[in-house]
Amino acid sequence: MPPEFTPNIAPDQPVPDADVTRQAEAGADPVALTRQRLLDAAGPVFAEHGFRAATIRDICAKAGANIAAVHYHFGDKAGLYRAVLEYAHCAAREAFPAHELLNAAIPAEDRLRFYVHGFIRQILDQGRPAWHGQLMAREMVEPSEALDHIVETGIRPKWDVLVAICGELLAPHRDPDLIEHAAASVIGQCLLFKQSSAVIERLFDRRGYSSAELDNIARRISMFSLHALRGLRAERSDSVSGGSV
Amino acid sequence: MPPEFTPNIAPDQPVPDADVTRQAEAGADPVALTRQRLLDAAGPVFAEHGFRAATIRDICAKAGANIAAVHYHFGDKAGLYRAVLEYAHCAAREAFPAHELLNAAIPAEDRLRFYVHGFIRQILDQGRPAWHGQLMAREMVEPSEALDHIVETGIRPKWDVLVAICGELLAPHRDPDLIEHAAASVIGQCLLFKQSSAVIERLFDRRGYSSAELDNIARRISMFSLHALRGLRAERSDSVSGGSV
DNA sequence: TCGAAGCTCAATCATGTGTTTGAATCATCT
DNA sequence: AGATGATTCAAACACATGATTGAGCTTCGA
Repeated sequence: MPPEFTPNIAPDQPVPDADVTRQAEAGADPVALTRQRLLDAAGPVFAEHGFRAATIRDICAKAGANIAAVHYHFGDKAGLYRAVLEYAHCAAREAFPAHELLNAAIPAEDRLRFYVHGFIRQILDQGRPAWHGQLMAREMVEPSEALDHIVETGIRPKWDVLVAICGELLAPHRDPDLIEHAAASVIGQCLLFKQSSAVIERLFDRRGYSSAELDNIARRISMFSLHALRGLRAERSDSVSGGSV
Repeated sequence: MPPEFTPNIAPDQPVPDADVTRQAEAGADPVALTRQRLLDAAGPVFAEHGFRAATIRDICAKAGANIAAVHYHFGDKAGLYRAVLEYAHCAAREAFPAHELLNAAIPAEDRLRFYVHGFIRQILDQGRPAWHGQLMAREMVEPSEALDHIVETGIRPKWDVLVAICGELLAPHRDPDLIEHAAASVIGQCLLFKQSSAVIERLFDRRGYSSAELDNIARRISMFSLHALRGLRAERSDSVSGGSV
């Protein structure tokens, strides 16, 4: 009898046990928890192909599990996806601790640089199990039913941090529309290299992003944005919203 | 016998006859060329769902055509898609004549504003048959086999125009990497509102983009970018590539 | 040892979708 | 009118994929 697969989120195990994860990564152990192997295999597949295009047959093959195991442990494909999102959310929170960027002891300019650098690496770094950010980028262009939950728990916290940083850099301006659009400009510059990577590679005539290129991209975006924020700040703050530029 | 459906591009009719198009838009006319009705119906469907998720049954239903008509006129689904891309390319060239923005008589700042404004409207305007830009945005996040052709004929010409404008605004800097990344920053800001619209709508708590909001978005992006370009230009052009910011 | 519960497996079903077919219909020319 | 080729149509086919089933295996406590 199925173990009453947790319909949405497992309250018992909000973050998977690290030991279990390591055990599953051993791979060869046939007794390794199938559920965990499925989660580890499903993450990259969903991140690469999106929810719809990913097939549970592919995931199960990579996990060395039977197709029926998905139904047994997660109910259905959507249940597996929800579990992966929750898993990714917990893992990403420690990988990119955006909240530390609210520390007022660090200059706001540096905090923006760190933010951009961390964001770029999170969505573009290919090496480590970095499918967390890629899953978020996927959801942005191909929303699933879980989007509302993802936005509130995974995206908005980091968005609020960026808005706060931009707000500091734009002071004494206080227009929320100005600040939020500035934050959107920063994010848009970053996401372009992820969501339109195939076109960018052709226009720039480069394939893939090396670590040095990621640093260069992050530096270019930081410079562009900081110059823009300085220029916007220098505008008369009492002028009509948006100024004349 | 099938009329030797043009395997890739029909050299006989590079741009569909306007009269035929208008006739097809009448809709009720059962004698309207099925081929044209299919093209007109397939454009929005491919633009909305992408090549893979779009179904020819849906397209044929909207076109009032039989499913076999796709095979008869275009060979297969991919052939229909190629024809739609070619059709969109011709139609978009007149909708957004980017080449006019190379006119040196207009200040480069204004040309950048026009570019951003036109680009935003092309990818976000919902009213008119504006699926041309949306198809391009789709191809960026979900490339098909036709991507190489699309980049060279539909995207790179407009990209080169933007790079030229940014190059003027950054003079006397001449570093291609600097200029191209600046152009990428401009495009990234625009595409965010298209490719991540579902997330943006939730973060900004607005649904859909009104005409006034499109103008506001374009204005914000232009201001942000022009300030950034001015700041980058003011940097010492003899300093190491990228400067210290 | 026995049995029950948890878990896995190969096989199968159900559905959506691209493709194909052969007949029926239409248009055009003689 | 008749013939011929072009076009349309309903139906069926082939395949991929998610879901399901019932038998078998493993584990563990009585």
